[in-house]
Amino acid sequence: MAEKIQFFPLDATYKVVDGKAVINLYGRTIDGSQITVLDSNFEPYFYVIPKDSINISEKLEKIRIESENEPAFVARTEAVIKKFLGKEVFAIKVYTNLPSSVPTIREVIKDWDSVSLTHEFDIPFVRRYLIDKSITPLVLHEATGEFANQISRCAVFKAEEIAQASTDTLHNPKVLAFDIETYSHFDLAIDAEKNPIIMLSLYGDGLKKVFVWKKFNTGIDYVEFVDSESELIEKFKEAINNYKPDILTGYFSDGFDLPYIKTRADKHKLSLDIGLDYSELRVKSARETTVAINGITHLDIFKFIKRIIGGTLETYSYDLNAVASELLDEKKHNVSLAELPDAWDNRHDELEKFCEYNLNDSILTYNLAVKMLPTIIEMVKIVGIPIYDVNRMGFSQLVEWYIMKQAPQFNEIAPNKPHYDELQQRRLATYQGAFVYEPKPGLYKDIVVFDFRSLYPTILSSHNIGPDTIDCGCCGDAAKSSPDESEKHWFCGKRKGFIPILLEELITRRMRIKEIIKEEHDEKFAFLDARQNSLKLLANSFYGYLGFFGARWYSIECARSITAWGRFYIHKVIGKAQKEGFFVLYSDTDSVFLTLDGKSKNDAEGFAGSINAELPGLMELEYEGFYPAGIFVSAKIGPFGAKKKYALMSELGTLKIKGFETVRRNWSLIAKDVQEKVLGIILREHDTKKALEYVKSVVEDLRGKKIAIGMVVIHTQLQKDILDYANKGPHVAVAQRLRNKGKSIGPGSIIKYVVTQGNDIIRNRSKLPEEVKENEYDADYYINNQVIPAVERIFNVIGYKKEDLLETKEQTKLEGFF
DNA sequence: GGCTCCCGGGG
DNA sequence: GTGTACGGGAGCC
Repeated sequence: MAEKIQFFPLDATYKVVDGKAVINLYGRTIDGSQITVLDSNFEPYFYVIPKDSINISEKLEKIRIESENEPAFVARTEAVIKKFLGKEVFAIKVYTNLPSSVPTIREVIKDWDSVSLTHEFDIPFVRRYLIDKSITPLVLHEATGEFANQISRCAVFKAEEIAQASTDTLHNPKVLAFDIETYSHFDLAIDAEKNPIIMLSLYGDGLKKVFVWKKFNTGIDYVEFVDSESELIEKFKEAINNYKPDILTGYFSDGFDLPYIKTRADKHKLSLDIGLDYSELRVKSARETTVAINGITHLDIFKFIKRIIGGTLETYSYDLNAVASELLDEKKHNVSLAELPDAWDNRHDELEKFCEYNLNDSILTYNLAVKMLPTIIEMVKIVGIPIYDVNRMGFSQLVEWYIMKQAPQFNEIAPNKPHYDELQQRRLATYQGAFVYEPKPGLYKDIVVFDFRSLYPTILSSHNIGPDTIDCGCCGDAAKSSPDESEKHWFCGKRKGFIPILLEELITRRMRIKEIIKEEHDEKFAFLDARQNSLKLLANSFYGYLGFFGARWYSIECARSITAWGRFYIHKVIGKAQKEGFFVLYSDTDSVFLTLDGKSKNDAEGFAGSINAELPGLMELEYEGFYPAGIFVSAKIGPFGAKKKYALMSELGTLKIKGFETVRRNWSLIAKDVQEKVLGIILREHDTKKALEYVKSVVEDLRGKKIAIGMVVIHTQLQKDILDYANKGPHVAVAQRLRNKGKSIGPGSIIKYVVTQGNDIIRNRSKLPEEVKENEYDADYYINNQVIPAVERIFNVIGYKKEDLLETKEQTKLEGFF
């Protein structure tokens, strides 16, 4: 008797059982328990396009490749008519015995004389399954079949059929956040081989816990003492098993916490078999380490925030404190982790505050995950890929998989990824980007900002730009050609391309949602807003995708045409603004900054209306805002302002700062400090004299050796062994001397050094901070290579040159020099 | 000017 | 695992 269950799939893997691939869908049932749904009704396949449309099915069906493991063979073939970039093609769908046979067999036949092309041979089996079966993760599905007896941490259901049951979505998955503290000396590399985990915190709905394996007096009830590191790891496993999270989340847990726990578990010969199928946590080390658990979605919330919403944040840095401050208005506890090893060894009464700190990090991580979840969930639903993968994808991949998911509806075969030679060629291809009207550096009043709503997406859609519509056979080059003489391309005027169709769907879906949001401000707001934001992020990435060298649907001609149209429209706005008597201050890509010059805000809004009356399709110029004052920062050299470097002050007095570079740890404190203070003085107080005097005073203090040594120390990490360096930079030379002194210096050590006076190259003048007396540092180096570069661009804006910053206070600036 | 190296996040 | 990984700045040669 067949049974039915309803469940929300979260993630999937596949396993080979008796020579056949079985999909394991992990999820949560409608009544809230974890479940694994098995589906063995899906076969691996890929496409072969034979030369001259000759049917080579018989020959293909005979392929059988023996190996030590299972043989690879063709199970069957099917002749199909598909489309490739809009054109019909005859193809053979080749089904294989196993997923792993697909690349094996493709490798054999790709060079056959009778084979023209092979396609879709590199699509992970699980993704192929989700696409072909139209299964969208997190959406309610109904499975028909029966429960199976199988070793597992949850019920296992063997499905004969799976279909979407409704549009219900798992909006509140069970989230568990965790964080570890390790024993580690701050001057040495983090070393999982050597140093134990000393505490581990967990935070979730109804769970609040810190495990620690040294005892101290405390009244905190969430602290639980254990006897050893291995017991701590056991407790971690047990807690996960009891809590049964859908999502296990950490901050940089792909790169730190989970690999660390894995290394320590290996040391203690403990298995981390926390998968729902008792499988071990899997650490995959490529360029970027990732960690996966079968049945539990590992969410590294840092990665998502940095990759997907980073661009919309103000913060320079993505450390937990900065990100939590901006997104949650919460902070990390202010404790000095450098003191943790000593507290651990000698001062147990101080461990309590570190436990609180440890728990707080889990709380922040949990709150960030919950805050991001609506966006993540919407992205998952739009793209059709599980949370785990969406978490680790960049924009181009999100776009690509969104197109991949939709391609079957258009009967399109996906183009292959470019291979090495092609990739090299594509990397070399350049094209003209956006138009930038460079601002004259300086301070301005009464600034009005307009921008095109989603400029590139609306151009792509309004002009029907895509790899299947470009230079079509049916239209001449007159109707829809690019406005730029250098780009002689046209786009079909009769048939809508499938990429414009897909993009238009995203744009119109977003517009509908924005309309709904305007009307009803209820509890649905958060997820509707997340949804429109996800749609926007994805839509905005299509243009970049077409020009991205790794893309399957790469078309640099399309990308070029889009920017050409972009330049055309922005020029139109600038020209018209000038004609109507506005002063055009600055323009970049899709925005125009005007100053009122006696005109009113109303005049400005009327201006936008007249532009909009002439725009095609979905295109629209929007009024972005009014700013009583603003400052534009200059480029390093030359009379014009730097692109994308400015600060505006709103009517409320808040600052909007764009384009100032991140200051990194291999800068001295004095450089970071001066940059921050100068920005503060100029942007908040608009007092350029004061800023100049401030820098001069710092320069003078450096010359007079009044700046403490601590402020001029530069930190650089050794990446490999000293002997392996071909080029010995300053930090390598210092590391060598440290080693000669008998210190244990290796990859990961942070080398601190101070550049001292002299005429030699820098590395020969770099010394340990403790070797240097207060007056020995090279003031000129710190002035010219640290402090000045940090603020030079800011001062160029307001008419000061590097030399002005270097002038001593006694010298006076030449009046009327310009 | 080209090549090499380091940054990020985590402790 | 039917995939794959970045981009910018500084110092040396």
